[in-house]
Amino acid sequence: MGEEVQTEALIKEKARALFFKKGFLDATTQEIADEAGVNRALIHYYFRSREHMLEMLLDETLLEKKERVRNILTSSLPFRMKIARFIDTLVDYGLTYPYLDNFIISEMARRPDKVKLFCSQDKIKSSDLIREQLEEEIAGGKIAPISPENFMVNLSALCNYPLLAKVVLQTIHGMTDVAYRKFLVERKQVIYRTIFNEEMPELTAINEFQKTTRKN
Amino acid sequence: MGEEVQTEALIKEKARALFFKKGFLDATTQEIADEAGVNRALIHYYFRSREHMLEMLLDETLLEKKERVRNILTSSLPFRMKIARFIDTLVDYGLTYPYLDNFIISEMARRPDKVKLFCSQDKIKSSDLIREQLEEEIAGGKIAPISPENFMVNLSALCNYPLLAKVVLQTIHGMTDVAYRKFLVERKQVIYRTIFNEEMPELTAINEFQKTTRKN
DNA sequence: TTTGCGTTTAACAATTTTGTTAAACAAAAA
DNA sequence: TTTTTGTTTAACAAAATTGTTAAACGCAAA
Repeated sequence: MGEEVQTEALIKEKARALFFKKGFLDATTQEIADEAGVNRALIHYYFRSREHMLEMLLDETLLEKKERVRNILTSSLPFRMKIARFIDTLVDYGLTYPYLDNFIISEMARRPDKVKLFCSQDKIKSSDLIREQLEEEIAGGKIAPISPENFMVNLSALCNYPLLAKVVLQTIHGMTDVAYRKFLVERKQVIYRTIFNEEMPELTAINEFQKTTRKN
Repeated sequence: MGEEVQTEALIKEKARALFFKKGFLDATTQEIADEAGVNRALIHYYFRSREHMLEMLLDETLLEKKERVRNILTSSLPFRMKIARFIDTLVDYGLTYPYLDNFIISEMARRPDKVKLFCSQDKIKSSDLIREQLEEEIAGGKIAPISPENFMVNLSALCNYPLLAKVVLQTIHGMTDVAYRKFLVERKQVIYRTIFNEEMPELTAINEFQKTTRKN
């Protein structure tokens, strides 16, 4: 017996890195095989076809990301802490896979039929998950009136756009990869301030809060 | 003699539509030819190669967009009117070419070498064009402190993201193309409110202002 | 040892896509 | 009319890419 699980996992990992980390949106099966140091036919042995493999990768990765977001938005945290967490998670996720959204978007444009399949999986829109809390904030005069849809689009835009436009922004401002990472991390607070016009609470404080309320 | 100019322009126009409007990011030369109703070899006759054609299209379109943005940011308008114009223009441009940024981003990821060429064309960063006015606003306490870079990234993100994520957002919220256009147009005001926490001035008012000041 | 099973490979076939070329064509100039 | 110039086409060649298959390989059980 060879090393089935390891090789299959290795190929997946390398393909993910190629697509989502390095941004080779249209890497060929040969390039994936090279990256994993295996024969090209193995791609077909494990994943049947290139198409099939892509679907698998997208499915898995999207599901994981959605899970994370969902967990945050359905948590019992107060609104502003929830959003702070959301920003933190989304930006960090982007730092791990700088080209993920890029890839998804290109792929979706390529296969509009598949989009419905992917999107229909989540029954509840994330905008619905914050509707009530957002309405409270607005009613309390703590934030200017805005629809949940626009609020979520704003939030996603501010978090995701700098990653989508990574190459362009990085070149314009002459930033190295390290400098760009720093820029993104510091932007977390900028985003929070843009949305709420106040300083973002420390994440450690949020964690503490969560521990305390869980005890009670 | 045939009809050189018309055919060449036709091919360009159809290619632009295919890439930037319909979102066929990797349309083949055959598909472009079909769209324009001409023989595939004509693409090579006029544009030498597919690569060369893409470079040409990107070059032209990017230049035009940059020109528009530059004109707004270097105008003599007061800061907030300037930004209102910026938002209006960027969103409208996006409505004309919903997949333009998408295409640029994919293409840039594909050819990181070309990026420098495109970006180096504009000697002045747009963030530098608003630096002084932004500092005034901040000094006057009219807006929370923020770097020009982050301000511009925020602005671009809020304007461009909904177009980049068009397919996804449209599917999630079950919107037709018409409904999505409406959503985007209405978002202009949402974006302005998100940035400045006040209502956006009417564009007609801005035009009036510009006329008046020009007279003096 | 040899048999069996899952894994891996090399070689092949089919398809798609790009780029080239020579010839047909249309209209203006000689 | 004939020539010339520029435009358009069809047919061909070359390259890249995907998917298939049969054989080799390695390890564990018989």
